[in-house]
Amino acid sequence: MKLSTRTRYGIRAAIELAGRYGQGPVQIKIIAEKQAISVKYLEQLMAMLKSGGCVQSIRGSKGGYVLGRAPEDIKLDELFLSLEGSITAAEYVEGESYCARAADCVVREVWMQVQEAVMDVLRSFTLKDLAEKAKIRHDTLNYQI
Amino acid sequence: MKLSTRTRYGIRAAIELAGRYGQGPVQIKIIAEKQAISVKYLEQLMAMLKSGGCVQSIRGSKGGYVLGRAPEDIKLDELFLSLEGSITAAEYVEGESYCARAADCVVREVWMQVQEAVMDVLRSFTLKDLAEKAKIRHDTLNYQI
DNA sequence: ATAATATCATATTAAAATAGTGGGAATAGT
DNA sequence: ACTATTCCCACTATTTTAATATGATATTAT
Repeated sequence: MKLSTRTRYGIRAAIELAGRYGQGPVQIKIIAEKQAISVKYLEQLMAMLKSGGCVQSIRGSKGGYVLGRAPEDIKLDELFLSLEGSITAAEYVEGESYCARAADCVVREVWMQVQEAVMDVLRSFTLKDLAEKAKIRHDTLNYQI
Repeated sequence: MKLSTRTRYGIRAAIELAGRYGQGPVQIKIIAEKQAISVKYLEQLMAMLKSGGCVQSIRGSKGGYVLGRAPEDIKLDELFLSLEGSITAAEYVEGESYCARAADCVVREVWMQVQEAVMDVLRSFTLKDLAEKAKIRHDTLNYQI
C-alpha cells in the first residue's frame, strides 16, 4: 500500500499537459525531459491515462498528447484510478460474495470507508489547481531572473 | 497501492484477540485455524504487531498472544502502521528536502492530505467495535443452532 | 512518394515487495 | 525431563514495479 512512482510520474505528466493546455499536442519527449522520466516508461503511463480517458493522443509528426478535457474538469481521482486502479482489490470490496469469515466481513466495511475517503480527497483537486500552483511556485523559485 | 493480505490477515488476527480479551493468551495455532491463515506466515505478522506495541506475547507452554491494551483503546490506524507503514514513502512526504520539480512539490501536498484522510478513517474504529460487530454477525449467521 | 516524426504494441529484464515455508533455539508449565 | 509454545533466521516462489529494447504503424511535411 505504497505510493508508486507510476502514479507520481503519471500525475506529474498530466500537470505538465495541463500547463500547456490549448497550445497543441505535447510530445512525450518534452514531458519526459521536463519531469526527468524515462521516455519509454512514460509512454506506458500515457497509455494508461489514455485508456482512462484523461488524455488523448495525436499520432504522427507534430503529434503528441493533449488532455481529454479542460484542466478544470479533470480531477485527481480519475488519474489515480487510471494509474493505480482501486486501492482495494475489486473482488474484495466490491464483490457481493458471501462473507466466509465474520471478521473479514466486518473489516471490509472499514476498507470501503478508507477508499471513499481517499477518493474524496483526490476529487477535491483539479489539474488546473495543481498546474497553476506549480507555475506560481516555479515563478517564485526563479524570481531572480 | 493495493491492500495487502498482510494487513488484512493482521487485522483479522487482532480482532480475534480482541474477541478473547481477558481470557488469557491465545495461541497462533488457534487464530490461524479460525481465520484460515498459514501458521508460519501469521507468526511474522504477529511479530510486526508486537513491535508496534499492539500485542504482547507470552512465551513457553500455555503461552500465546494477548492485546497490548484493552480492545477499546486500540484503533485501527495503529495496527495499520505496524503492518504497512506509511502509505507514502517517508522521505517523500515527510522529508523537508527541497522540491526539485515544482509539480512534484505541489502533488506532495495532495498525498499528505490523502494520508491524513486514511488515518482519520482508521482512527475512527477500535478493535472493540469490530470484535463486537463480528460476534453479532457470527451469531446471526448461526442463529439456527 | 518519401522521409521524418510520433504514437503504439509487445517482449524482455532487473530489482523489489509480497506471500509464504522450514528448521531449530529459547522459554515456560507440567 | 518433557512438551507446548513463541522466537529468530534463512530460504523460496510469485507478483509487481520500473524500466529498456525493438520494431510496427500512423500522420505530416516536403
